[in-house]
Amino acid sequence: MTTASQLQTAAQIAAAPVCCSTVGSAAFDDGDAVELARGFAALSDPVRLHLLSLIAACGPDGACVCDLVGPVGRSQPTVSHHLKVLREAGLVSADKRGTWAWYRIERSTLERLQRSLG
Amino acid sequence: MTTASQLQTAAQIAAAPVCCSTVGSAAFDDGDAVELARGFAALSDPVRLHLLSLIAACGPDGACVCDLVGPVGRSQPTVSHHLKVLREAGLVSADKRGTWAWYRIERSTLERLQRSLG
DNA sequence: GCGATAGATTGATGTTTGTCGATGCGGCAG
DNA sequence: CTGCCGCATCGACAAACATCAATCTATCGC
Repeated sequence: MTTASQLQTAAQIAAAPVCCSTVGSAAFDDGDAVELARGFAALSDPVRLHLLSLIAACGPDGACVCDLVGPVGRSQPTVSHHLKVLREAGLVSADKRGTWAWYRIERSTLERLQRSLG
Repeated sequence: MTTASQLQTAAQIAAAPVCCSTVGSAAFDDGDAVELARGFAALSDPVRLHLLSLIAACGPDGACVCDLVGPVGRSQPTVSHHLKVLREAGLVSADKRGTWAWYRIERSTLERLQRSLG
């Protein structure tokens, strides 16, 4: 392939820079990109954002699943599925207390994604 | 549906809080959730993160498409498609100078997404 | 043990998404 | 005008995804 960088002459560089010549210097490697993309994919659904918001609104103690199904307006299996996605992305963590499952925000993962947008 | 909140007694509340009773108070409404989800969806692909990183690395002048196709290792139509997704999400903006198309980061959109993760 | 309940898993289905080859369009050089 | 080059669009296809009904597992109260 022929890049515009290779075509530019010294005169063109002086007059008007044609193309960025320092290509290929990404801020992170491919593995990091895949990892970050996985995190953002978990945030790419309105239902999951709603769930995160509800869980976060319940403070550090977290929220019980039975109180999440109603507000998001989806079936219980669908909510369970979305919570699993959030769990596997490391955005929330769950523990069972007796019959109920409690979810709470995993702050560090959220902050890592936040930092990557700088 | 019966929520655990409705089942808890005063004694249970005192001993161990069972469920978060303040349900339904999300930090943003459904419309915002859809909008944010759209933004994160644009960030949910490694190729697009790579493109953003490359464009950002070229400074405020932005990057020429011909210098992006090589580094990301995808066909030109595929890169064009991803750039369109980023454009429609407001994460980048494009302008054509002669034969070439130049893309640059749209900082404000990125910052809005960043703030929403707080 | 038994029935009821909370939540996860499975299976099926319609939709969305990533990818590429082929094609279209506009600008530049000769 | 003509041919080439950079980029966008189109058409097709496979993979991934969101959703729900049905089912399964584990826990609680009786």
